Amino acid sequence: MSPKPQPEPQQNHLLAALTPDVQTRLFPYLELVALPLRGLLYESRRPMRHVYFPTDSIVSLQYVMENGASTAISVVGNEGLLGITLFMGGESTPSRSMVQSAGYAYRLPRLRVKEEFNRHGQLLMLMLRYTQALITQISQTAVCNRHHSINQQLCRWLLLSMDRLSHNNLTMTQEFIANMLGVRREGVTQAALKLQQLGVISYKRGMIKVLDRPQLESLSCECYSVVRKETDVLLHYVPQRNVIVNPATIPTATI
Amino acid sequence: MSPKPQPEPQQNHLLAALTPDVQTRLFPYLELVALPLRGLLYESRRPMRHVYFPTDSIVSLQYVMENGASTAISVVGNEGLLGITLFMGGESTPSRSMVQSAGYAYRLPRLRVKEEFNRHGQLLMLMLRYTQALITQISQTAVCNRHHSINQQLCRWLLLSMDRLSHNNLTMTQEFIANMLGVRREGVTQAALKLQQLGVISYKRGMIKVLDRPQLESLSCECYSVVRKETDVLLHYVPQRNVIVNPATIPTATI
DNA sequence: CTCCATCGGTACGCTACCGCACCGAAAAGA
DNA sequence: TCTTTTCGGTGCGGTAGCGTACCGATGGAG
Repeated sequence: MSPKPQPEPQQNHLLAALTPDVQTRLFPYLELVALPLRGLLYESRRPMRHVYFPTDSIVSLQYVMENGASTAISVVGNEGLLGITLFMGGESTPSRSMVQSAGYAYRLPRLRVKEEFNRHGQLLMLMLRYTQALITQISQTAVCNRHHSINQQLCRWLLLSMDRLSHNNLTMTQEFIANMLGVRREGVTQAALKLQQLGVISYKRGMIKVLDRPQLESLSCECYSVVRKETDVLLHYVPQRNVIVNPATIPTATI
Repeated sequence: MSPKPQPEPQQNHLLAALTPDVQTRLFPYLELVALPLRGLLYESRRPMRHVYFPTDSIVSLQYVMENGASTAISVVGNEGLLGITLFMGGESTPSRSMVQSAGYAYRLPRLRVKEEFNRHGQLLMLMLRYTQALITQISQTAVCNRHHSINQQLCRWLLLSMDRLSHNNLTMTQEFIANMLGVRREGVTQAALKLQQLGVISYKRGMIKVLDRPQLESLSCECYSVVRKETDVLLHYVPQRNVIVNPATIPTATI
């Protein structure tokens, strides 16, 4: 086997957008960590210790209700960061962060973030713009939950996830998607079957392959494109392609 | 009639939390404006010119879909401000802001906000903490839209609105509430009828009187208390009581 | 005082989604 | 290899909320 590339901090678009001087100051403090599928970066109402910058992983913000049911309120990949609360002034949030697609992330200790924040420089502005994009995504999730069918929401979800990956293969069971959307597993089964019959995706025991992305977009509700456009404007973010994933002897992130 | 008091900037909790030196610097630039019922402070994707600090008015952030249906994603009263985008780095948002309860607000021109923002002082920190609280509210709206009945959501909505008023009388038609919740008017009628039969509220042509707030809280879903607690922690916000509303010869806010 | 728009209450069929239960195929473990 | 677990597909009754249509009461405008 040929050696696989290490994840670079620059795979994260926020880190990449920093000017060299800020990078040289900041990067020495970055720690590369592996994010295992379904791992928790933050638990509800627990103090956060780091800010995470995903390179090739996807993490979902989700709220777990008293009765155990859950709903994802947003998705974060290499376009963003986790732990905005730390620079917004809080210590924790009512929601938790679960790894939705395994991969890597660089993390920065809380103190280091606050220090950099107090310089009121580039990183601060970037983080705030990203926060604004995140607000848009959460808002649109609220709208979508109210008005759109499971079918449409599944499309939106697949698209949001795909934008944060370098390939067309999503690894998630229907049960998992159901938990994210906050619907029944059977509901996802039905929706996924329709998409398969239309030749848009193929589903095989936790492996989804997207075959026809344009059609997937046309089947989705407006919510996807609203979020996408707003993110573009705020962050000049264009989803990546062809980034290689790699295994390595890298510590695994825990809460 | 005895003369009625002018709205004071301090009725807005964010403005009130500023130290005297910041207040003396900032308050001269505040402009008092009247917010008429159903007035629009911002329209979707239009540039914003001011940041608004409500004193006794309530404004809703809502998203209007392509087909015209709408959903409110949050409520803002004297605990907060409108126009967070302006200091987060954007110029506009996909959502609009509609006055849900007439009253007054102080507003600050965009430039003045950015100037104060660049001082990186108290106002910045306050605004960021408030933004964090707002994110919580939007997130919880997403959860609520997914999992809870119209009944529960109506309770949540009434409570959120009440917290931002000084009295028990809400002026909103069922049609209006339906637009805010993103449901049918008839759905609100049914839910409101139940609440009336339980003696929790009385409804009379657009006038709601809350008769039994404790019961209203127990009929609401957890979403209300989650938002409330989080707001308390972040802003030490305790809803006001007994603030007097006043009429005056004050300019009306337009977009 | 009369008229008319607004507001809220009612009825009915429909559909999307839920809860539950069951089942076979595929993968993982022993 | 055999067993166990995981995953996704199916069926069925129940129901919350939708779209539509209608209608009486209220209160403001003239």
